[in-house]
Amino acid sequence: MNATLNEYMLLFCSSTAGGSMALTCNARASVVVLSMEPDYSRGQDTILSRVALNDNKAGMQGLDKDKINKIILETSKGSRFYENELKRERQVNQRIEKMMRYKAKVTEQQVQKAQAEVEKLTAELERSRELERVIVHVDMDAFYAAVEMRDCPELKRNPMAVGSMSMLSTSNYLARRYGVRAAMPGFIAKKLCPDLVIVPPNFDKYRAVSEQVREVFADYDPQFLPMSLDEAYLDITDHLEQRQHWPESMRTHQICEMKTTGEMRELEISVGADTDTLSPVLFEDSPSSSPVVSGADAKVEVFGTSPEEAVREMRFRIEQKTTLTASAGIAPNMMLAKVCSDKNKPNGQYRILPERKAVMDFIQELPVRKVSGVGKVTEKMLAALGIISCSQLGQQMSTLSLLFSETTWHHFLQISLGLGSTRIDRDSERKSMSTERTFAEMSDAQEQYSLCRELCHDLAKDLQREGLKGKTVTLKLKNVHFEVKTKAFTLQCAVCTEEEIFAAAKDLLKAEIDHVSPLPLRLRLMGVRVSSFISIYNKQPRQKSIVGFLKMASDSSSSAQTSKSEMDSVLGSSVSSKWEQYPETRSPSFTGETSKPFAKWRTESGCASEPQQQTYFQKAHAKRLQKQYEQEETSGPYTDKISKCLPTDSTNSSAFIVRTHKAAVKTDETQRCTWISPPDTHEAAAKSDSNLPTTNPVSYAAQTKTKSADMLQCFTCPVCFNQIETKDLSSFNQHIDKCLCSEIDNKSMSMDGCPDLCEEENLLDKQDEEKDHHKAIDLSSVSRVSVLKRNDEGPHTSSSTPLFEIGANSGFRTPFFKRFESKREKGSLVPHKTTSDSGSVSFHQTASSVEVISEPLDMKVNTLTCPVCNQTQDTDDLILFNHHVDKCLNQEVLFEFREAVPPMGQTNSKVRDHEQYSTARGKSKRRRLSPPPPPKKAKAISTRHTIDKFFKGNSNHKF
DNA sequence: GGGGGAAGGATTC
DNA sequence: TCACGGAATCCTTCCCCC
Repeated sequence: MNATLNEYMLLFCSSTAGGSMALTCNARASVVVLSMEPDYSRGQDTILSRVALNDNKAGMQGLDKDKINKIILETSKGSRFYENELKRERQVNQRIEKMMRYKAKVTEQQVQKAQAEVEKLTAELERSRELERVIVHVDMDAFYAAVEMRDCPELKRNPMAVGSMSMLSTSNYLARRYGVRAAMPGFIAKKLCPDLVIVPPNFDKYRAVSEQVREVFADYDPQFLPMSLDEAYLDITDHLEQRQHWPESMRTHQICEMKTTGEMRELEISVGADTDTLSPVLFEDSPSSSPVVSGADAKVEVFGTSPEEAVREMRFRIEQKTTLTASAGIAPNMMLAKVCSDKNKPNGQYRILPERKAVMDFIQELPVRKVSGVGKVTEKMLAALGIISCSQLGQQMSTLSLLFSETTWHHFLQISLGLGSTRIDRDSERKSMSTERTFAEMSDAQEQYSLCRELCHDLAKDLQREGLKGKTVTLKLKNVHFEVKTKAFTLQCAVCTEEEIFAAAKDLLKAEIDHVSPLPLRLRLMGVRVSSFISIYNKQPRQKSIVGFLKMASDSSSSAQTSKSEMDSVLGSSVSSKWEQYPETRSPSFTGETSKPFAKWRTESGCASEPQQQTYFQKAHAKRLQKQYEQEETSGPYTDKISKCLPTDSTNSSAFIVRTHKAAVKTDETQRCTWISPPDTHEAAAKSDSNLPTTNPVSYAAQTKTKSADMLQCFTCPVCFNQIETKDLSSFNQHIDKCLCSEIDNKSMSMDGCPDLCEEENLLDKQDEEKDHHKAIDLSSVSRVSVLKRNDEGPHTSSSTPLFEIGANSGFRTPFFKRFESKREKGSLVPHKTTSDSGSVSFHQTASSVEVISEPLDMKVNTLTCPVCNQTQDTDDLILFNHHVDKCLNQEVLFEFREAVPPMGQTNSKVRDHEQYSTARGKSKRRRLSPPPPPKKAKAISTRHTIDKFFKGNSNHKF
């Protein structure tokens, strides 16, 4: 055995081209590795697996890898990047060697014990195997490149890529034949393919197309999970169930005529319009993208009711709408669906039947590298053990359980059994936010500080836009040798302003500059990240719950002995009863799981009436109804007519119908009946349905407002529950202000100072485990509000009625309102932020939550008086002011939960004690007075079974 | 020993 | 001719503190 590790590497690299040869070579290689000493001196001769072509991508099979790798190597060799990759490759090799040495020492007894454990877990996993859900992963084919080719058909004839000379984002299939792929530098791609056309990216355009695609997704799963602009997971189980009962007409789609290039371009300009064109053939080798037309003159295509047919229909509609093709995978879980979507790319689909045998057959020969989360390092480590396919993974589980951490081998086991998440986690929350920049070498310290500040400025803007504050500031530096270093510092308080972030970042930078002094710090990249966000989502449900606030008001206000029925008259009886039905939705410990009951509730109650849930099919219904209405328009409220027309299963359609008649507005129950819709979904819909006012809730909301502006209206005060007649929202606001003040006085609540926000967070966390917190948050949300009484006419009319409106000239805005905004977009279809044309802030009662229409964050005010402690604050910074109000409000909650509301003018001693305790100990990690709260996001609910997830847990293995 | 911060790394698009 | 991104998440390892 004189082979060297480099020979092993060569074997490995050439073997990964695939096929049966791979198994043979790697089997040999693993033996070789066991018995040799690595010879790193020859590392330069090695074809680096890190640098070599990764052909794990559609359209890249059967390439001359040796030739391509040779060009890549020649182009890269000697560069600093290459040298760094070489270094990292050696590190991985060392890890492998260490692993192999450990493996060599494993005893038979250990293996037997491990085998028993594996078998036990396997049995458990088998018992919990779920095959009922129909999960779909949809991936647009070469998305960016396809969009560019569509817009410039000449590109279709050339190998092209989107990106720059530094880095390519994607390439078309012609370019892939030359080995040009995403994540490859443009200059290397040019070496591989001198004729390559590199098109700079246009993300605005891709986003617009992505929105069109997502509109289609939403018709099959309103809560689909977008992973990026071009891919998403959907659970179409419910859709399929409904689909079984659909008449053929609902599954029939028109095939539109091919448009000329000029017409196509015109269509592209009107984003959101149905671009009814046949797809241009973007990929010569792709299967036919057009559906089978039944009959020579037929212009329609009828789709069936099976999962395959539903997904084919979805892809067909995407193609009709965007002229781009998508590929899809259908399987019982997310892991398999993802793999399947790649199987018949481009423009194809693949389904694994929901049977154990079908799953296991599919898994047998599947290379581990195809599984999402298995990257080049994991692949290489497994290959060293002779593991290439998932079946081999299963065969060696006992060994793997000894070599890898528990979470890692557990996940390996799941992969080998074809198991994955069957529930799509739609509620993951952002953990960090960062910005970084690569540049030509920068060695001047002043320049570096200046750049650092610039990055902090950009990051602060982003954080403030999302209403986030984090405690940990991390500085990322990459030197000219591509060595990356991160330095982090955790602050006592969460920060979000440029100054605060820079204060921490510049210290970290200074430490690095000092560290290499007197030599200059030679950088090529700098980044700043903020993480450890304060638990804003813990508070979210409390703030969302206007119900909670109203209940609080009814419980505590002596001036408002409001009964449940009265409250129901404001909110709608169905709402309060459903809140009781799902108490967890009001739980203070808000985890990602918590919102699921919301969705469940909406579905069950037929109140899936947020406009974003209006599907394509429902729009079609609405169109028909609108036509009917236009023909029959006589007297009586529009809604009445429409609701009579609606089939019982069409509550979603009916939900968008709004009264238009003044007479209706004047009636006692429907003073205001305005719909608020996420704009990006429905503005587009509105464009295509411009003749149908009822399908554009946003614009229609404005119409309704204007129409009724000069009318005397009756509002219900959310504090005293009296009916207030007024033409003018500001006078109503004044009334509510008064009520709130007396409310606060009644509570004898007093603050002579607000404790540090950090401490407040800790204490709040504690409370989160205990009780309902709606009070304080909602109290903050109703100053200067105009209450828009809920239309309580049942599911056919309303579940998203605006309840409150904060005037633009408010003395303050709700401190928490930013928290209602959507979480990190992540391409999320369902934006929660809506903007009022009047520059005001409105709360909108959806089925189980309150949405906020917010003003811009930079709204200027002159003086700010805290509505809780009534003290004028010496700041015009809304963020700082919000902190203050938050603190005051939370103090109130603290007092109430301790049943120790101090008399006016006294400070709560417990809070003080706590502060002193913490202060005395400094940066104590155990300063909680109570057991720690549950995790902000329950890990267990996470359903993304990627390698990221399964690396959880403590590892005792050190290689 | 365990919790948690810090640093580095793997992985994804 | 030169030239290898940006953002996010989660894992592992090390270390300190209680």
